[in-house]
Amino acid sequence: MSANNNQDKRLFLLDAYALIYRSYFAFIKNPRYNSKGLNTSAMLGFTNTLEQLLNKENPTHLAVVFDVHAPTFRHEMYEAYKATREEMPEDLRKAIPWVRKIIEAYHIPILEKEGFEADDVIGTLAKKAEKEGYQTYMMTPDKDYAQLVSENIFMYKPGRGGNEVEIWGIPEVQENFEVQTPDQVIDILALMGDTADNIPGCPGVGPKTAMKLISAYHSVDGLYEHIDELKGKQKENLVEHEAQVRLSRKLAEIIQDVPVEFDESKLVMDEPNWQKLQEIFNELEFRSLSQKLAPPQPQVQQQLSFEQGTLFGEAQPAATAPTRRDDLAHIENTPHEYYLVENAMQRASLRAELSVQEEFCFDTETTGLDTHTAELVCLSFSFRKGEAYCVTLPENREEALRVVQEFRLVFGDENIRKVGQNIKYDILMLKQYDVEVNGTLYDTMIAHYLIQPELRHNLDYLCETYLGYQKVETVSLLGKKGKSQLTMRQVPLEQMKEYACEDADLTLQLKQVIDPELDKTGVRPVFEEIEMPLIPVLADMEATGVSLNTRELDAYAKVLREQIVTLEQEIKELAGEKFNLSSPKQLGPILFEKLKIDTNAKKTKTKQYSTSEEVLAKLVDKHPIVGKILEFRGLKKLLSTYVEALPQLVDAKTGKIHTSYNQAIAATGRLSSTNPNLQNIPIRDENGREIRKAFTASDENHLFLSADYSQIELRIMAALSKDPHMLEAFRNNQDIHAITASKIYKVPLEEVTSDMRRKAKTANFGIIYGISAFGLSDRLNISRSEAKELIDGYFENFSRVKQYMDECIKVARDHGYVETIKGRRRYLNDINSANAVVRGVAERNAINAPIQGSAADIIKLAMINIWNELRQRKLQAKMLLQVHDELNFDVPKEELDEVKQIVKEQMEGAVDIGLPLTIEMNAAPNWLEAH
DNA sequence: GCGATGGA
DNA sequence: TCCATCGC
Repeated sequence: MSANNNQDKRLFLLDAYALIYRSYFAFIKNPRYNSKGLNTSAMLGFTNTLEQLLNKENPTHLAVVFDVHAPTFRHEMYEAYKATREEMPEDLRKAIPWVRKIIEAYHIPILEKEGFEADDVIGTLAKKAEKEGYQTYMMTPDKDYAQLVSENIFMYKPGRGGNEVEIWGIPEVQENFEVQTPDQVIDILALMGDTADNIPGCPGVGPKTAMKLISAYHSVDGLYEHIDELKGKQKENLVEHEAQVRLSRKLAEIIQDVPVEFDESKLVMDEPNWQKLQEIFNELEFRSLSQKLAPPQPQVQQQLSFEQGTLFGEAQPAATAPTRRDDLAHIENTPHEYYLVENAMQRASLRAELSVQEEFCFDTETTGLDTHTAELVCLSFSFRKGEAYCVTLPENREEALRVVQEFRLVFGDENIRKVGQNIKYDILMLKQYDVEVNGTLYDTMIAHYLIQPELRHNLDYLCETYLGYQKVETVSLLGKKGKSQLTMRQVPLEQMKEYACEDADLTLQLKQVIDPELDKTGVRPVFEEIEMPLIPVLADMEATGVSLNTRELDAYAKVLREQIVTLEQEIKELAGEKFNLSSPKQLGPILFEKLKIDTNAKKTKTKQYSTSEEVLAKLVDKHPIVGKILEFRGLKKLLSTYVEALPQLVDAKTGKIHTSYNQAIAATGRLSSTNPNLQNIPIRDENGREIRKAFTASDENHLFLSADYSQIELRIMAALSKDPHMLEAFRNNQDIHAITASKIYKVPLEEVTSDMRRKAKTANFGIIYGISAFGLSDRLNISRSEAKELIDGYFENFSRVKQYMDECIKVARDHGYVETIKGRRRYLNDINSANAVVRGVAERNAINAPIQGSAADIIKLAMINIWNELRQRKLQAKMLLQVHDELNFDVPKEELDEVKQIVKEQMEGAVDIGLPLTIEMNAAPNWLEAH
């Protein structure tokens, strides 16, 4: 719907704060940031709304109205007014001056009046304009404005989530509020109240009742004149709260006599300051809006012929209507040439083209997400913008294999760079079809991970922010997640082609846009020297998999189950009742209310009793049940997460466990492991060790070789801070935790007790993991003052460490980011936050990120070098697992000496940080004995 | 401190 | 969705 436009006096009044709030929260799940870490959601949303208005409605007069932050007459009337409204988020507050700058650049007048709110100003102006013969459109999502609507005054509600704009005239107000005249909206609001504005209304009266009462009695006054006609609770409530209702009516009424002047000459639409706008958009990095400012180019519309439901059966049950943002380009309004490649001849000509490219982008569509069980459905390729090819594959595996094999040469060509989004997945899929991918790799997901580690890196998001383009949504093809979701096989061919080709085309386009950012952010060396060469290494590790002794685990499961049952009985006896002791919700009241183990028990955010390990560990002496619960929990976790789960993840084809490494999750640069997570296999307690034992070498002719860096993070901290005491300790290969204890507690090394060492060790780790004094006291079960003394003692003795930490924070404040030794960046947007807690987190990250991130850089380099060396020497040994500072291998016995030498050399020599990096290494039949 | 997983 | 627990 478009506003009536046979008028030359069409005034639009925008409620600035309401629109800004709405814009900000519209992006709350997927906030936009520019590279400086500024949250630009509000600016982007507001500008888009404004652009749509200008393009669609062509206003003759226009103004934006702001509230002034001073107590208004409503506060004087009712002090709680708007008190429940949460304080404005910091990001949003920072956005306001930007929005003002944008409005000024558009040459749109800003109106505000101290002591009055935007709705009062807008109401007054609308009425004045009406007298001058204007049609006024009040642009706001706030329904309170309905009371102002008249013949010539309309509400203009911006569209939400792809919906059309709604324009409310008198009929719409009558319909939505079930009133006869718009001013009765005030009476409705007076009765039902408004939580956002903290207008109290009458308790027990919601929208439905309010509408019913007003339609019967026409107004609040009318209602109270006939109050005796009502009865029961409703009447009681209304009588009791009459004063409150009448006050509410005053609060809800928008006043129309604000002392503002209606000067139409100042509100006339003007041409924007294009240059200024361009500057602002550049700074905010609004790429698609910037493009719109460029001189308009004729859009070539390409008509696509979809032949849905003809060749491929009926329509698609899962298909969902697309929800599009209308400020973005998409497949239907963007020229493109996407081709199906279905027969041998077409494939041959595609191969010929691919073979002469310097680089091409490819993507695979499959029947699932697990590379070990999924099948390829098609391959798509792109090497020119807007052009892509989709090679369809037969359902029969043998036939499909033959077709995929045809592309073996181009994929294997060392001289062709391969571009992809999460390319490790595609490499693993092709591996299942005996195709190796060689040549330089370029993964757009990882590129973006290095440019903006904290944000999301999925293709949809990247296309929207960098290309101003909205991809075809996966749900519109396959339907929602769940049972009824289709696989790519069931999607009609033409649709699949459009989707698959779009992926390849856009990934290639994305590469062109994102690539310069690698230089701007200085992460190109990490990208080219670490992350890209690591991809084939990880793919190889994932494909190799690790052997698991399932028989041993099954036997252990039985033992565990028996222990658990016994414990469960004992606990229930002690508690005196049956309950589900895996449920903290049920356990809490039993411990703290029935057994009264602790009279002032800690509670969680959601008002439940906290029954966490650390809480219970402190109460272990109070009641025998506590220890048993802890033991029960530990065993149960072990059983469900590992002993029972792992054997089920053994791959039927290979008989091994294949984890999957994610290279673009952890903001510090570490890898993460899923499906299963092999980076958290128990080690510390006795029970857990059985599980490590089940990870074995591939057979009796092989050994499980485990190598881990000793104290790599503390060594890095010593190197980065150049603290003389630390450096000395490491150069002399001394026990760093004991040395730390001896310094902090001012005792000779020989007199350090195990408790002192333990505390010093925790302090060391505290620094590495960036925990606060609060966290340290919690972890060591000591008071906060003792924790603070510990930390103070630490800094006194390792003053360069303290100095280094302060420097990290300063660097973060000055530049907005910190770096690892290899130039991997982490941005710390909150480093200047006014909120001390938020700022504290950022400060600890500023210290921790260079240390943890550098360790990640180092082990990744070692992995690449070892992998290359093993390959070059044509050794059979295989790298199996990475656990942050540890590498594990499956080594044929006869290769052991050679492999050990390679591993030691490459791990210790990965980089020179100015002090020795040492490793510990061991070979055994299984992981437990090797570690 | 982060990341992954299982259970209610 | 939250809570608890494993690893580094």
